[in-house]
Amino acid sequence: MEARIETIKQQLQSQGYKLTPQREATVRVLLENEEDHLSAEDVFMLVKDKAPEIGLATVYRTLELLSEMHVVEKLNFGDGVARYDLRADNSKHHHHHLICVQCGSMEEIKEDWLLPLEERLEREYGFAVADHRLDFQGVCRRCQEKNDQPNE
Amino acid sequence: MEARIETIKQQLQSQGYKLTPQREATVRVLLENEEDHLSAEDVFMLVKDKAPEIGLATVYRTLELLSEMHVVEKLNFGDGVARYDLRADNSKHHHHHLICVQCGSMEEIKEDWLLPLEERLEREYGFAVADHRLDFQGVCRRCQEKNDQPNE
DNA sequence: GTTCCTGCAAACAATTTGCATTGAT
DNA sequence: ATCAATGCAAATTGTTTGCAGGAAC
Repeated sequence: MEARIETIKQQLQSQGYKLTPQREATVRVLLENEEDHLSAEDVFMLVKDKAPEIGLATVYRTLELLSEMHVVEKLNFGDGVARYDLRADNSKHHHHHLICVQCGSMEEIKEDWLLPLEERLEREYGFAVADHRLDFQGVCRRCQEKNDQPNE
Repeated sequence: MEARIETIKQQLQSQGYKLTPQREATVRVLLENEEDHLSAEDVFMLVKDKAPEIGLATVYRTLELLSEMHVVEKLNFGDGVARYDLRADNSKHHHHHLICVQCGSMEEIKEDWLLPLEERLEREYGFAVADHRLDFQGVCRRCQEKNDQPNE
């Protein structure tokens, strides 16, 4: 973890930015919650534990900055809140989401199923893919089972 | 076009809703701009030409209603505005987007490349896919060519 | 005469911005 | 002393809601 912070610090410095205490606290929160998709507000509340005087605007500015540097990825699940994901070390963001329209749960698929498609895209459309995003809406297994029961 | 309006009218009526003049004007705007991804504000301005007294809230309510009835699809490209797309007749929304991070252009791919994946999803994850959404970020052909020129 | 639908204005939520202050080099 | 970064509050933007009036069965 310290190593990753160091990497990010250098990435920032190489662009003339500093890793201030507030920024570091924000990055730590993201590292500690790598599995989640935190909203700016979520991050803010978690950062506040470490650095109580931080302002929400700073969190937004930091997330924006990290997003521009491709340290985090800004996601959007259509619920009106932007969510932020730490990127796996300098690689593309290769996972997909299964969003259940019934219970709102979200499952992640870690494999990348799109490489063949991306190759085809470059070939047929001349489009150089940098990243992608694939979400499926539908009904998850649990809700399907619930639906099948002759309602209690 | 009249036929499609008639279909939508019946779809609404079957659920106890009416196709009011405002709603009809909204649907017409969507039909006339089927290729675009209009934001609520966009729709509002276009509808105003036909029905100047319509209120923005009504447009939102109509789009929300149509969205619930699966007449339109609410899309989200991560720019903070919801966009609305008329669904091709009662089918899934089978197209993907190529978003150029350099010039901001967006191209659409009409084919559906995901059917095999969706089958696999149902098999391996027990997830019943109702819809999906696939966007690629990258650099479009035009911008690539521009970049290759030894800058003028 | 209910009930649904509308327009308007106010409310709201997420995000951004202006600005005076602080902190590091 | 400069210049970036911060906290706070105010502003902005996209969207939703409350409510009184209108239209339709």
